[in-house]
Amino acid sequence: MSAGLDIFSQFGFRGTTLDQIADAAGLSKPNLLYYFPSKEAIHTALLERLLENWLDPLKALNSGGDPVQEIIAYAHRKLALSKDYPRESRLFANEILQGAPRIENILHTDLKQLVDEKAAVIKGWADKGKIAPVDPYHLIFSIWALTQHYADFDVQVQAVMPGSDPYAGAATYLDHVISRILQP
Amino acid sequence: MSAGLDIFSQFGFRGTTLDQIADAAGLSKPNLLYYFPSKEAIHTALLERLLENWLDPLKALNSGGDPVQEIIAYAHRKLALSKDYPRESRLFANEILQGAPRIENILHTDLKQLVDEKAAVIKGWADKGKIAPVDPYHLIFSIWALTQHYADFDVQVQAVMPGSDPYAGAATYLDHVISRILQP
DNA sequence: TCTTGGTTTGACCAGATGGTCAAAACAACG
DNA sequence: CGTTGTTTTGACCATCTGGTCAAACCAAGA
Repeated sequence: MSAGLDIFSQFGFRGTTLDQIADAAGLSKPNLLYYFPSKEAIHTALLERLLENWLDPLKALNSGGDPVQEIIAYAHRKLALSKDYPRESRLFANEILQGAPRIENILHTDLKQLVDEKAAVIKGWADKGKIAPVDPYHLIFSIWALTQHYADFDVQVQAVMPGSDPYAGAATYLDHVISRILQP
Repeated sequence: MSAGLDIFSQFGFRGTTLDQIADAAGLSKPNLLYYFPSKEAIHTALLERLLENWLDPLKALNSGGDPVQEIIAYAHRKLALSKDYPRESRLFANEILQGAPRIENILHTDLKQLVDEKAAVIKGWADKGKIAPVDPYHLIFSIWALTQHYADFDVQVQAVMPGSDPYAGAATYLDHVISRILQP
């Protein structure tokens, strides 16, 4: 699974070969296919495992908590996901870039439903004047973008800031950004 | 070129076949190879054309202008690029995801140099108190992330906000975000 | 009409790729 | 040691893929 994640997250489904995965896993190709019935099965298994936790950070956004703190905490959970599971983030990015053929239905059902729900919560906070009146959908997009960028575009970030761990600075910056955005 | 852009931006270099490009272009494979010497040549040509304009929005950031206006204008130029050239954005994203093997040197030279230069300009503005004291590198990253997200993750955005054109809302939101971030 | 230059294509090739299969290797247990 | 169930592999196959080539096609000028 880890070997598959390495390769799929880099080259996407079509750009990945079973030989690559088998090599990375230290197995022969037939041996790899002894554990997984097909290339597609490996990919599906990885995507399913990813999706199990992918939406958790947003699910945990609590409508009863302090609005600004809740949203900042959400962004931090998402940033931690990028830091600790960058390959999973890139696997997801690859899938989206390719038109999300294998998770399109989940995007339109589970994801949309969850985002609608949390967007309503955020809109409630805005209407009550607890946070600035921002579009909740674009707010959520911006948190996705700001956090996943460090995993998905890691090569570029490393090229611009060589040697340093960007996540420390990213966390500080993220605090600044979100508290500023939301200040009523 | 357009057909190649369509396919490469979706599937990446390794995931793209000459037959796909030829089909999309309405040519036979040998005919395609009459105009381009190889698959690699098509990809290289596309990347080179992309890179010609990719850094222009940042280059145009003027150290003599009004700081907040300059940065907002930069973000808008970048958002316009996402809106008008989403396939190019995805081609770039694919290349970065795959480890940027073909443009690594450009990232480490041209891109890094340009970002360093503009980061210094932004830091100058911050030091003079014209904008809030933010990390200029993460500021630039955040503009990249916020704008490219709408092109690269278009499928996801469409799934969450079906039918609507996200770019209008994105522009408004971007104004809000950046002016808030930078307010001294 | 004939020629000439550019364009298009069917047939083909070598190597890669996803996947199969039977046989071999191995570990565990009586 | 012999048996049994699991794991591993070499050999193989059909299809795909990047790329070649000679032949055919076609437009335009002499």
